[in-house]
Amino acid sequence: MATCQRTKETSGETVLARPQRSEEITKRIIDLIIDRDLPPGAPMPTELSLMEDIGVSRNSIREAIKALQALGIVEIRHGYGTFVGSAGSEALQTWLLFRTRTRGASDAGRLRDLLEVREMIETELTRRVASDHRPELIAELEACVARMRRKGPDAAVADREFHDLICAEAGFDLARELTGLFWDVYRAAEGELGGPVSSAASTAKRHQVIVDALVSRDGDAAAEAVHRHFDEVRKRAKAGRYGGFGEARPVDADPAAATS
Amino acid sequence: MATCQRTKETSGETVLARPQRSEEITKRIIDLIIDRDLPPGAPMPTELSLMEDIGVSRNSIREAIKALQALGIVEIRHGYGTFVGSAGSEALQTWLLFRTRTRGASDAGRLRDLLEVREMIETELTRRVASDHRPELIAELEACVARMRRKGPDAAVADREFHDLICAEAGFDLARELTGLFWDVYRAAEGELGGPVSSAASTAKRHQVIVDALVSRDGDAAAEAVHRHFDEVRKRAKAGRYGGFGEARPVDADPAAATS
DNA sequence: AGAAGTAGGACGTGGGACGTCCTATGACTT
DNA sequence: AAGTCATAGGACGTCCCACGTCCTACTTCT
Repeated sequence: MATCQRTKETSGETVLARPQRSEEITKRIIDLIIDRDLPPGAPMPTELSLMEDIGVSRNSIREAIKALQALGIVEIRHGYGTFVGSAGSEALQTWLLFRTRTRGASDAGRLRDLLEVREMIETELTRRVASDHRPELIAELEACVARMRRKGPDAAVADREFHDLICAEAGFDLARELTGLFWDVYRAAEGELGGPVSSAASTAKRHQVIVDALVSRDGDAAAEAVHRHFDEVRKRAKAGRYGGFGEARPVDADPAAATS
Repeated sequence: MATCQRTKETSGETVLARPQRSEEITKRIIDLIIDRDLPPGAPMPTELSLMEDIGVSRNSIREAIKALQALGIVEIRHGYGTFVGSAGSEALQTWLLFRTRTRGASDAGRLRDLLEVREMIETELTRRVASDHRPELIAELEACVARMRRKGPDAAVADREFHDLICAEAGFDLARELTGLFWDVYRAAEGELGGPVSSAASTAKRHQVIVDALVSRDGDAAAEAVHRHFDEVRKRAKAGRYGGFGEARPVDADPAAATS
C-alpha cells in the first residue's frame, strides 16, 4: 500500500521521477527541526512518527537520519531516542581527514593546505584579539606556555588550548571551531605519515612571542608572531620523512615576503 | 549465522560491546578506499561484495554508505553503482546551512561568523596573491568587474567568480573551496532571511579597488581593499530587515523592505 | 519508603522481496 | 554491413517483517 503512493495513477499528476528520495527525506527532516524550532539536545520525533509524517518506510527514514548523523545534525542514542545535534565541527573530521589522506589530486599538498588555512585564520584572529581582549587572557595563555615547556603528552594539549583560547577570545564560533578542526586533522594526518617530533623548548618560545605581542596590543606584531610560529611548524614538517610537502609551487620564493 | 559473529562465545575474546556498528563499517569502507588507492570516480565494490567482505547485512552497509554519501566521500548512481567521491565542499553545504539557520546559540551572529571567516581567509589570500600572480589574472578580474556593473542576475555570478579567481590563484584548494562554500551558504541564508538587494555600481567599485591593489602588487593595500569590501557587505547586511545582525536585532518594521 | 524486578518504548541489525535505473548485448531493419 | 531497437542482466532504491539490545519508568516485594 505504501508503494501505491508513488505510482502515477493514484496521484494523477506528472510523474515525479524523484531521483533521490532520501535526499528529499533529509531535507524534510531538517525543515522539521527548523520549523518546530527544536534546540540542540531536544528529542526528535520517533522513527515511527517520521515514517507516518513523511510517508516512507522506516528504512528510508533510518538512512536519512544516518546521513544527518554523519553531519552532526542529529545524535542517536541507542535504546533511548534521536536528538537534535549541535552540528559541531567534529562531524567534519571524517570528511577533512579523508580529503587529506586521499592523495589523488595534489599529493601531500593537502597537508600544506590545512596549515595555510589555519595560518590565515589565526593570523587575522590574533590581530583582532591583540587590539581587544580581556586582561585575564594573558595569564591563561602564559599558563599554557608554561605547560608547553614541560616535555610530555600534555605539551600538545597545551598547544591546542593556547590556540583555542585566542580563537575563543575573538568571539567567532565558526572560526574557532574550524581552527580546532584543522589542528586535530593535521595532527591525525601527521601521525599517520610518521611526522617528526615537536621540539618543546622552541615551540614554547614561539608561543611566548605571540603572548608578548598581545600584551603590547600590537596587531601587526601579533600577526607577525603567528606567521613565524607557522614558519616553524612548516620547517618541522619539511624535515619529516614526507619532506618537501607541497613543492608543487614555491610560493615562498621571496624571503622578504615570507615575513610580512 | 551472521548474528553469531558478535556473540561472545564464538569470538572468545573480550566482549567488543561495539556501541555503533555502522561507525565501524564506515571506517572500514574508508580504509578500503585508502588501501586500494581508489581515485575519485573509481567504482566502489558492490554492496553485495561489501556485505561479504565486512560481514554485515546489506541494510548496515547501505546506512554506512549513506553516511559516506552525506560527506561526499562516495557518490551513488541509481542502477549503476557506487563510486568514490571527491569529498568536495558541496557536501558541507547542508551542514553549514543548518548551522547558520539554527539560531539556538547566538541568534543571527552565525551569519556574521560566516562573513568574518571569509574575510579573514580572503584578506590573507589576496595579500599573497598581490605579491605573486600571473599577469593574465588582472584581465580576468576586470572582466568580472565589468559584468558586475551590468545589473541583473549575472552580477552575482560575476561576484562569485571574482573571489574564486583570486582564491584559485593562491593555489590553496582548501581555502578556495571553503570561501566558495561560505559564499554559497551566506547567499542561501541571506535569501531566506529576506536580505537586501545588492547595489551594483557600488559593489563593482569596491572590487575595482582590489584589482588596482593587485596591479600595483601592494599586499597591504590589497588587504585593506578587501577589508573595505567586506565593510560594505556588512553595512548592506545591517540595512536588511534582520538589521544589526550580531546584536539581539530589533524588529524594525521597515516599510521599504516589505516590497520583496 | 527504598530497592529490585519487570514492562514498554525506541533504536540496531538481519534477511528477503520487488521496483527502478542503467548498461550492454543481441536481433532486427534499412 | 551498419544502424537502430528490444531485451537481459547487474546494481541501487524502497519496502516489509522479525528479533536483539539498550534505556526509562513503573510496579512490586521487602
